[in-house]
Amino acid sequence: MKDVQERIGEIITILSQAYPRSRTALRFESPFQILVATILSAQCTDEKVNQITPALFRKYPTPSDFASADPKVLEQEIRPTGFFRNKTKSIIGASKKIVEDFGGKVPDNMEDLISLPGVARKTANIVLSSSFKKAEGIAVDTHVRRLSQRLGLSKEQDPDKIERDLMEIVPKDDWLDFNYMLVNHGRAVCPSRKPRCPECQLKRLCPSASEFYPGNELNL
DNA sequence: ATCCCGAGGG
DNA sequence: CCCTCTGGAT
Repeated sequence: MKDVQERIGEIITILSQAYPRSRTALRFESPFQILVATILSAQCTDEKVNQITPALFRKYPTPSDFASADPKVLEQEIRPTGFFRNKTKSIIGASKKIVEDFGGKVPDNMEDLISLPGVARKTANIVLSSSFKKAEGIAVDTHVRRLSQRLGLSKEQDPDKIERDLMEIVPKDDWLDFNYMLVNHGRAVCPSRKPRCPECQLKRLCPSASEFYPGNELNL
């Protein structure tokens, strides 16, 4: 198997053709909406988030509306997404800080974004890339973590360490799309449980393909 | 390391 | 029943 630097270019070329420049599956119409939707998406499918956000954003159009929301009511409104107590605290807390410290506007930089309660680098990276078209890092979620490990791009477990490894390997021009490409490939052919290596366009470049489907080690 | 938490798949 | 879904705070 070639080393990481030799494989990463081919991996990005293949994936960028397989999943031509779409973005997150989350529905949103503003930086604030993608922030809330991303908080809701923790340990939950995007589809489930999309089912509740239209009504939510109609009822709470601005950060001030969420800041003054009744926590008990909001908890019930976001209940289907799971972790509803934590997510309610995060949404109301982040909204208050946006109103009080950032003039009602979602910050457009990493440092200010991760100062919001319930917002760490993953969520901040999603907001920056999908709303501001900026990439200060690479969003590492469950899909990026799983595929990075399977593809041998990182041996780390901690998302922040994986992100550091990826930032060394992935050309900066591709940072913005890298999360999207791996998420979609994860959903399409490389899910957590039963990766479908035989139909995977990356099997020739993937150290784990032979692990799941013995025989692929001949395809180097 | 553990907790938060619902919903769907196998 | 166990695992997983675009995590983050303690």
